[in-house]
Amino acid sequence: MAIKVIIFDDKLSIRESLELLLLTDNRFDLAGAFEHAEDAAQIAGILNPDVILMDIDMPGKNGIQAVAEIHKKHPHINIIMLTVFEDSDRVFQSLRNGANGYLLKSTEPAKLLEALADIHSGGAPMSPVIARMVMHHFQIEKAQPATDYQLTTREKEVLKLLVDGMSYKMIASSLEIGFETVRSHIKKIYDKLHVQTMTEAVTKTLREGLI
Amino acid sequence: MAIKVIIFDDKLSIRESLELLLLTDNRFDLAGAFEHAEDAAQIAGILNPDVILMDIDMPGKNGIQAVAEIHKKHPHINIIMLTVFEDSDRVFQSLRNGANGYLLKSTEPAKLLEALADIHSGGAPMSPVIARMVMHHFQIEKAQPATDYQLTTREKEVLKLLVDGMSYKMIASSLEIGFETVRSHIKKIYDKLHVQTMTEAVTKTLREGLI
DNA sequence: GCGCAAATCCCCATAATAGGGGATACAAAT
DNA sequence: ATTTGTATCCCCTATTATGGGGATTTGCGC
Repeated sequence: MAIKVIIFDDKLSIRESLELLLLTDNRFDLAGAFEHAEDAAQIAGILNPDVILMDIDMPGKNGIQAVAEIHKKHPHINIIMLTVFEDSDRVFQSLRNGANGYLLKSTEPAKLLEALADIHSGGAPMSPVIARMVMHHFQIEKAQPATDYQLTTREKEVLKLLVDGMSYKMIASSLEIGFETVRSHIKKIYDKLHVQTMTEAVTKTLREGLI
Repeated sequence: MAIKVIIFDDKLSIRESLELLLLTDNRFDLAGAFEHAEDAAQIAGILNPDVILMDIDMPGKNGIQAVAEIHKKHPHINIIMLTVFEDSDRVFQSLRNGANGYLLKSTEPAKLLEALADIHSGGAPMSPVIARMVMHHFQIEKAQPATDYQLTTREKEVLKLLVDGMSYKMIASSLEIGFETVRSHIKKIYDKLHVQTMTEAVTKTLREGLI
């Protein structure tokens, strides 16, 4: 069965070339092409396409907002963003809003068709440049080396329970050790983390990902 | 100039077919193919390739560890991971360790060659399935809609200072209000967040990004 | 065998937090 | 005009946390 596609792009030339491209390939069924995204969510509801090609930059309601609305109301519809820019903020914003793929307009026609097929079968086509941006972001987010405070295993256990909101008494019975032992551990933890209170310890632990 | 490639894969058949593939395309120059990654970082240093194709699953030192070492010592070398599995943990671990691309072994030869070219020109080739995984993770990380506990502005101010490790007394003098007022605010905050202690409040705040 | 770190427990004293009640003032909304 | 929400303050009591000491056992490395 053909994959049903609709297009949102303000430039007639782009719409026409995409239309032509899709009409010449019988794997796809072009259900409509629109010059603005004002009623995109409603249109998506009526036409119920498999995939939407959405220009990121349009006068009036831009593609990023449109994605958010469509995705919210029709989460099963796959959305591929099209852009001429490699502006990372907008890429991330779109992806966060629920876009499934991201292609540069310079993408060759053949690859674009491939992307449409990919997305329909559960993939997430991205131009390699875009993928690099996403991944780079991903690496930054996860790879902070985390200063080592030399906590012992037991101290880490105690700290974990503390972060989980337990009192000394609860920690003691949870670890099946005495109340005073918990106190000792926590004193050492505070010492090593250079803090004086529970909340400081908790904040430091969570912010620096110590556990 | 040809793109210099080296291969790490324990299976002879894979090595041979990759070798064959690269030898028949003059855009690439195969500088070596190895069956284990024990000395991968050292080999990478000597041969200084543009791109490394690394099997993720090898006896002895696995590809994930090898990536970390290579990336650390030779950050300019691009690394593409190859796998038969779509195991998200290992994908993320590899990417975090510095891999630049991720392809399934089922990738067609033509696309694999394309990926090698892409990565060399600054892209990040990923099989669409992998891209979807990465993106999905990305969405989860960023797009939690943050349950709204209806905290007032003042309550948020108090909570922020609490999270920063301040005592009631310090918060009071910092906001230039009375100690008992701080207490009142905090009582309401605990009520709204459904917690009973400072640490629970702090943890909830930080984990759910309330401030 | 000795030192050393880790884990366990103890006491004393002070400070801080939690939960239960209030009360007043002021502005915005109905 | 009355309710509603926010911000401000007060009291009493109980529980919890902090800081300063100190002690014992166990296992590991030299």
